[in-house]
Amino acid sequence: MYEPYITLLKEHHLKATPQRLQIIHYLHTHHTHPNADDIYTALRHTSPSLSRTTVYNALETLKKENIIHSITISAGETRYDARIDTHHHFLCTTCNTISDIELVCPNIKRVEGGGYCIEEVHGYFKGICPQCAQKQERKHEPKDAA
Amino acid sequence: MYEPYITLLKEHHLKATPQRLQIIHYLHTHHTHPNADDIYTALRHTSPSLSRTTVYNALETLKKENIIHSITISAGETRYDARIDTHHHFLCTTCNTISDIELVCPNIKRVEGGGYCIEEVHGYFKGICPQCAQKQERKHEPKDAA
DNA sequence: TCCTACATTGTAATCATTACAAGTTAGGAT
DNA sequence: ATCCTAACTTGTAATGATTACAATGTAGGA
Ligand SMILES: [Mn+2]
Ligand SMILES: [Mn+2]
Ligand SMILES: [Zn+2]
Ligand SMILES: [Zn+2]
Repeated sequence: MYEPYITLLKEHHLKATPQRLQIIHYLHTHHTHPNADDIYTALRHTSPSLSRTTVYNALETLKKENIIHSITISAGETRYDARIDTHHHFLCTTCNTISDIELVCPNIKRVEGGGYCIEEVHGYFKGICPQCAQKQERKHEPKDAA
Repeated sequence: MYEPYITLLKEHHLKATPQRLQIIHYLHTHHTHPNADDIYTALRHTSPSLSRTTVYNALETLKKENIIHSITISAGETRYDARIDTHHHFLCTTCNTISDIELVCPNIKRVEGGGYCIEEVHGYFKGICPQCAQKQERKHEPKDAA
């Protein structure tokens, strides 16, 4: 189950510790863009000896090796993403969920033309996600109530 | 000098205190996207009795009234902007400067088509700004040294 | 199996931000 | 011009995320 992650870590000259494997696996199976504490709290259930510091250390190491990415959208918390290809995000101000938006920024060349050397592209929207928008609509217009 | 800001604050039913006026004025004359402490440190020189808490309070109040915007780009710090129109940013990883990028996101309709209700659009690039890029080039290819 | 460089752990420190309570003031009312 | 009070400022203490550190444990090569 963890084989591909073990290979990945070894390619980067990192030890394949159970903690790191669990963290990578969590990110790959939960596309919720969790923060460090979300991961800590989730893994704690099956690994009670896990330390919060280990989660921070592992995330930092994986980020440095470009195995995962971190995203800064809500102030005061860093969230993590197993996807390392450039893509956009949507933060729902109602349910606090961050979802992926499949977009490619078409302006990169224009910015580079201005003399900027782009290393990372970040785009995100804030607003109300489809699920929350529907719920709100139902509240205000409960026509088709079953 | 502060008249327009006084008017602005009164329109929003806010008291035109010297602290708020200085903070607004600082943001309008320094397009560096400073954080709260930058502003505090700068204004302290002429207003030694200023409190850091006042800076945080004022920024929060102005943000709520949509008189200024806050941006979250570097983890762990909120930076502020007198511009409230939607525009993009560039964070230079060498000199830590955030500069404005004049771009309009052309993908908004596509995202809204997916059922999302967009309230804010944020776009930023990380990399090396033209000034820092030039300095680096000179280091490596010092052909035209005067 | 042994060894040790690399990792994990728990605790203490740090740093940005927020909460709070006491003192001050902007600006409307008189 | 003076009074009054809700709004504001201030200093300090609390909070919450993250980092530093020192002791202990272990992955994985020899
Ligand atoms: Mn993502
Ligand atoms: Mn700006
Ligand atoms: Zn939502
Ligand atoms: Zn620069």
